[in-house]
Amino acid sequence: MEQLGQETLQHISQMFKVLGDPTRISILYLLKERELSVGNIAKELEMEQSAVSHQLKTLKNMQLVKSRRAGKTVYYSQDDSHVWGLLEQAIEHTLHQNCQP
Amino acid sequence: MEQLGQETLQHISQMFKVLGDPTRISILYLLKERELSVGNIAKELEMEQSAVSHQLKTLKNMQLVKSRRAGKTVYYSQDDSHVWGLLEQAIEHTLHQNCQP
DNA sequence: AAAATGTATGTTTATCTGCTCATATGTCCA
DNA sequence: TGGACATATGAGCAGATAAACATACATTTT
Repeated sequence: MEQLGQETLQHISQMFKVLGDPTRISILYLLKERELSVGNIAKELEMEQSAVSHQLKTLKNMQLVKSRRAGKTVYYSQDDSHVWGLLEQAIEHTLHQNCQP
Repeated sequence: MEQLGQETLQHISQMFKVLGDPTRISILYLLKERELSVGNIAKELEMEQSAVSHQLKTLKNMQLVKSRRAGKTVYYSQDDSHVWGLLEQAIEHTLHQNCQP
């Protein structure tokens, strides 16, 4: 791994910061296999539509999700398969932690 | 990847949250190869000793670093090699992003 | 024991975050 | 066009956070 530049550092920490929220991880998780409308995401997470919309905007800014409009409905889906490497690694990390005495 | 439990979700997002700060990433980066005293970390990062100590506490709570006292000096070092997978993956992710038009 | 050195901790402050509420925008249909 | 539905956006608030500052604690040295 090369020397950590200031820009890289900012970008990395920003990425982790976006992932550092249960709601956003849940949304990414929901969108792992399928696309979902904003309303359906809100229903699944039992959250306000507005709150979900705000978080989707954050995720879209980081290019982790993309959207597609079909009539009144907007469908969101995953836009970055790489991020799943991070998530899966974090999940494994967590599970391994739990095994320790 | 199995279903995401509430505890796992909390733990994962907490881990990402801890990594979601430039200062903490810098500290982890400094401790990648060698151990360093609190004062030396502060000097390297040009930060207050107090600020560094607070962040080290956070990192220690997540068991990402460990400490060893030698006289008046406390040396910190990496305590979780797994986290480097996450960091390296995030770095690669960032670098790949930059290549896109 | 007292001073000096290195670290930890408590408090305060400014800033950031995530949510809710209200409202605007966009789309379809009668 | 007007109303209904789906989503987006802006304002405001409560809670979280990172750093600065002052000070307490721990260790060595004199």
